[in-house]
Amino acid sequence: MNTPRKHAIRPATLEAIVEAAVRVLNANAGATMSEIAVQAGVGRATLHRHFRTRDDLVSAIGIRCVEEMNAAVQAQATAGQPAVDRLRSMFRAVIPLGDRYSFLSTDYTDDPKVREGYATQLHWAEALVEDLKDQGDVARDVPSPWVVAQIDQLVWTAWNAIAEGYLSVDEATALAVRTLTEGLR
Amino acid sequence: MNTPRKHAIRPATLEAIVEAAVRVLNANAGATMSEIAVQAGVGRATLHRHFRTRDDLVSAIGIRCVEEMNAAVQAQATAGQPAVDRLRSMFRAVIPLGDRYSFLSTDYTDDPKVREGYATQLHWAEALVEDLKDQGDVARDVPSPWVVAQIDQLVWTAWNAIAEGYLSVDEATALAVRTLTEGLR
DNA sequence: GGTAAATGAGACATTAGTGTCTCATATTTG
DNA sequence: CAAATATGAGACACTAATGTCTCATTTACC
Repeated sequence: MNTPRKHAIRPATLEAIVEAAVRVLNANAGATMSEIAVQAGVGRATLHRHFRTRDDLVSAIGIRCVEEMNAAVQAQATAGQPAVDRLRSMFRAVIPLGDRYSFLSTDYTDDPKVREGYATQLHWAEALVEDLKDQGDVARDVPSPWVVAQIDQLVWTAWNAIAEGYLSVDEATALAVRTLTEGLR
Repeated sequence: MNTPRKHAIRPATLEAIVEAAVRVLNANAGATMSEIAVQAGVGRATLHRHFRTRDDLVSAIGIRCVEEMNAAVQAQATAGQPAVDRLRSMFRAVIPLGDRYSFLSTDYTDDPKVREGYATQLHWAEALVEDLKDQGDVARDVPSPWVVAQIDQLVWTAWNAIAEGYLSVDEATALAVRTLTEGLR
């Protein structure tokens, strides 16, 4: 069946909804369907037509953000490079996305795909940390979960610095790498 | 007038409500009055008797947490000490409170007292950073807001590490100081 | 230009949470 | 023990948000 089935969604509409949802939900985790509809410039009914419940919408956004981030990380993951360079590339790619995925930490979504995406990122980060330790960029006696957490936090701090306007993406990236390895002394 | 006025609150009841609210709101910023009442082991009506609206309750908790934290910081602020030692003392005092004030960042409260408390902390942190720079513990070319943000994040990361059980308070404190100054190399 | 489908607007029922009130019960205080 | 009063339980009205539905209008596609 070559099905143009009921309630197909127009690409432009979908785009508007998703982008508005990302924006609005990051600003306010408890945002209402009406707010999102208004921001997207579509009717509230249209939201419900394509995302039956609010949870469906939140999940969809969560999946989107996680995949987006994984894609950004993958795109930078050049195999041959030294670990520090990969760390830098990763920061560079992910930091600008800070405002898009910050809501993932608050507006928690139980969707298995989101969990899976998280797991992927975690594995990737753990592998990177292992390499950093191998290269002597991170001391062996520092617990890896600490390093991973620190990397996560640095992304957020860096994005914040950019949003507040006192650092450029490049400066923030450099400072993040420096903070992690050399510290601020 | 020696007024035992209407709706005085029993200390035990107040304590139960406040503690439950801190706990519940930190776990879920959108928690309902019923949930809080249940966790506190009091009737929902009692909540409303002492905190007319939900906002009143959230504000009260916010104020409480900020004051608690400022008190913890003040108690450790020995004037003569070197900056690094003050940083360490501060970490030691504040890290264990991590699970009590984390909700302040999400469940934003507009109360002037909370803002004031924030401002106090910020000033204190800025002064500390200035001293750290004077002592050469932090390089002059690092923007102070970055250092302050880093300190904030480290408190949270440290508390998390403790909550997940892979570090003790002392270990986390030491690691936080080390991460900030020397980095993880 | 004509047809089919997606959208917008709004009505509607339902639900969940808030905030008020009352009264019986438990607790404190003298 | 007795009086005062804080609490618990539940009823109540009110509000805001969700999710469903219908129908007129717009948009896309042939």
